[in-house]
Amino acid sequence: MVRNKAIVAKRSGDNSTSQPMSKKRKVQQTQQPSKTDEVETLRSELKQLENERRKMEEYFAKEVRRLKRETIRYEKDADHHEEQLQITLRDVETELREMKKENERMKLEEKEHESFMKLVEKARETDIADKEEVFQNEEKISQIYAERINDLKQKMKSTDLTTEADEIVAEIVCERCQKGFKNVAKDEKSPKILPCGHTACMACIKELCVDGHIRCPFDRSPPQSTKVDEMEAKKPKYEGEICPICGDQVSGYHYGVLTCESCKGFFKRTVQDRKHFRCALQANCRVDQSFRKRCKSCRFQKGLMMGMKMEAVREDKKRGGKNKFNSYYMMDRKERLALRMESQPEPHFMSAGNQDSRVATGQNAQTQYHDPTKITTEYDAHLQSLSSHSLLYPTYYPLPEMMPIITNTPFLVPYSPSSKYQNIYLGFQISQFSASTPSPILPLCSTPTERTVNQFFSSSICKTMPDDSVIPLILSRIVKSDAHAFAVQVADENLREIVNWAKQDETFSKLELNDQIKLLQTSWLTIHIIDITNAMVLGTLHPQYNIGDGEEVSVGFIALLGNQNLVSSWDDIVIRLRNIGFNKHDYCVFRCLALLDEGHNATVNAGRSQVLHAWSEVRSNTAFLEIFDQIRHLASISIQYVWGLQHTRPSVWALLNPTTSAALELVKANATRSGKRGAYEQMIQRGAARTTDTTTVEPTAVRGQRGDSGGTQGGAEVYNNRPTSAVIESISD
DNA sequence: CACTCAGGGCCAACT
DNA sequence: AGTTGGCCCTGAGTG
Repeated sequence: MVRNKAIVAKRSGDNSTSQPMSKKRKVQQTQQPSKTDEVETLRSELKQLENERRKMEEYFAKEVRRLKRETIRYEKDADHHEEQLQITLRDVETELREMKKENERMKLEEKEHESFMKLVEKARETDIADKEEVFQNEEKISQIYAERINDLKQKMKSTDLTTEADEIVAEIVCERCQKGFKNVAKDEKSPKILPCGHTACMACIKELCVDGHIRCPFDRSPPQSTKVDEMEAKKPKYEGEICPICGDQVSGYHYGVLTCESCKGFFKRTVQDRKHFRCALQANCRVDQSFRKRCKSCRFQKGLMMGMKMEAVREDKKRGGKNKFNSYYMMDRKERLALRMESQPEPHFMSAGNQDSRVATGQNAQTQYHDPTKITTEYDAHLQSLSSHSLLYPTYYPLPEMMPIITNTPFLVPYSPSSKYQNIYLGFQISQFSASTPSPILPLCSTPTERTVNQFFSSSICKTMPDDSVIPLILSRIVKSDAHAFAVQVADENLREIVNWAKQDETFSKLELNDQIKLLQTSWLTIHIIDITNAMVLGTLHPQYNIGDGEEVSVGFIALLGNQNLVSSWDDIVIRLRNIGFNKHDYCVFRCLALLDEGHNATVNAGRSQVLHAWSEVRSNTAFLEIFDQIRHLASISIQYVWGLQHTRPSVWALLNPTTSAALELVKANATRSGKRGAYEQMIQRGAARTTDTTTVEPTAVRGQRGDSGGTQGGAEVYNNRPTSAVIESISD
């Protein structure tokens, strides 16, 4: 519109310049210039539009170029990402392949392990026959060494120690050249212990030396770092002694034990700083020179177990001063010298296996003093078992039951209420041991006192322990017609042995018949289970026994009088005992503790304390006492189980010959004793339609007064009235 | 009173 | 930064 007006205005301006022309022409003239203008206008408009188009073209060209560039870049990125993805994919594929391989390898290993275990089982079974012979040989060797050690001890007591030691040295021969150390210059033939534990004379060591290093000729261990020159130059006091905790070189007595500097420092810091470690695994970590830093808890526990005493770390942190165990150190040195002199000359008695393990672990240093082949006395056997199983279970704590005894034992530190260790203990041990053990306890010295140990373990009750072959014999000779009947017959047979054995015990024999019967009622099945457990630990029993018709029963079933529900628990107990080194002394203690059941009377308790006293000096592992309690518990439940059979499975009960079985007589007496009824029995009695006589069986003395005939009438009623004393009477007669 | 030796401290090396 | 372990110092006990 504006443009049109302008055109019109222009046209009207043009008209003013052409006034003299005619009207028509004037009209034509006024129309012609407006068209030209219009064309001009259109042209200029066209130009403008063309400009705009050019601009737009340039813009679009620019955009196209930009987009092309971006496309290229995106394509590049996409390529890169794809490459990355492919790499990742390849990695994942490789990992997957490796995992598959690992899986296959593990499967293979599992198969190998299974077949190995089968082989072991087979070997164990076939080995049983040879064991007796081996045991006899070992017994003979033990006797020879017992005599030799006793002779030497006698000599040591009666003569000058150094002269005697020289004489003993004179008997020793070099393991390599087999020449004695007698009548030769000391420098030339003086005996040396190599770091691996073997002994050779200095002359041989010089010959073995290559580039200043020694290669052991016996186990061919790699050249030792110890240089010959150094060996000659340095003559450390504890040369050849190995730290019982980590196997490193001993530097002296530290906190009660000959240990290395490292273990000394570790123990000191741990106690001083009141540190509380917890094992991340199962408290059975390997502790040796290379692994000692791995688990502080196990290292500390092993130190305690080896006899390091927390109370030897000074509260006042003052330097110097001799510690309070000096008398013990002196005695220990004496014993070490004697045992070392004794153990050095005849290394060929040691099996290659033993040597290897000793060298390989480097931690069972105690075998240096308590060589398995040189067990001479029961005391030595204790030390031996202590050192061997301790490698598996370093968690040793004093038994709460033993505390009153421990505190009165020589070399054990009495508990003092003001002791600085009270707190440490509360943190360290009681928390790990039992929340229900309130009394703070002091660590005990694990070194046994020979006198106490010998006193108990050479007593009549230990001397009359059943032979290892008793249980296998009983199991093999009984006719096996029914599983439950078989178990009860085994119990009957073993009960005779148990009673005969119990009567040998000084404490037991002092008791009145009434008390003897009570004790037997309580303890016989525990003892029976202990016997079978011991046989199983020894490996003298077949795991399964055939009961006609191809039916098989496990040993656990037999031990628990047919109580199948508890067999797996019993199996666990066998495995645990085997792992922690259950030996014949523990077996003896288990039997005695079972027989002298707590809470009967003062005499029994005193006898029990005596047993615990001796045991506490060699065993402070609570695992043993825990297992003992578990066995007692199994016995208690099994008694209730058998007694319940008459209601739950009368047909089975009838097969057990309840009228003639002495074992069942005791089962009844135990199961029906007032105040000792188990929940199972109560349940049975509530539910049973049939009522039974649950009168407590009376001893002979009482029966005699009342004039009962007892045990002659036959049938269930007769059974119920049969006096338990008959068990003792009949067996003792 | 000199000597011994076990417990403590120090600090470089190690983890 | 915390721990370890080898070396040295200290001082009670001993002959």
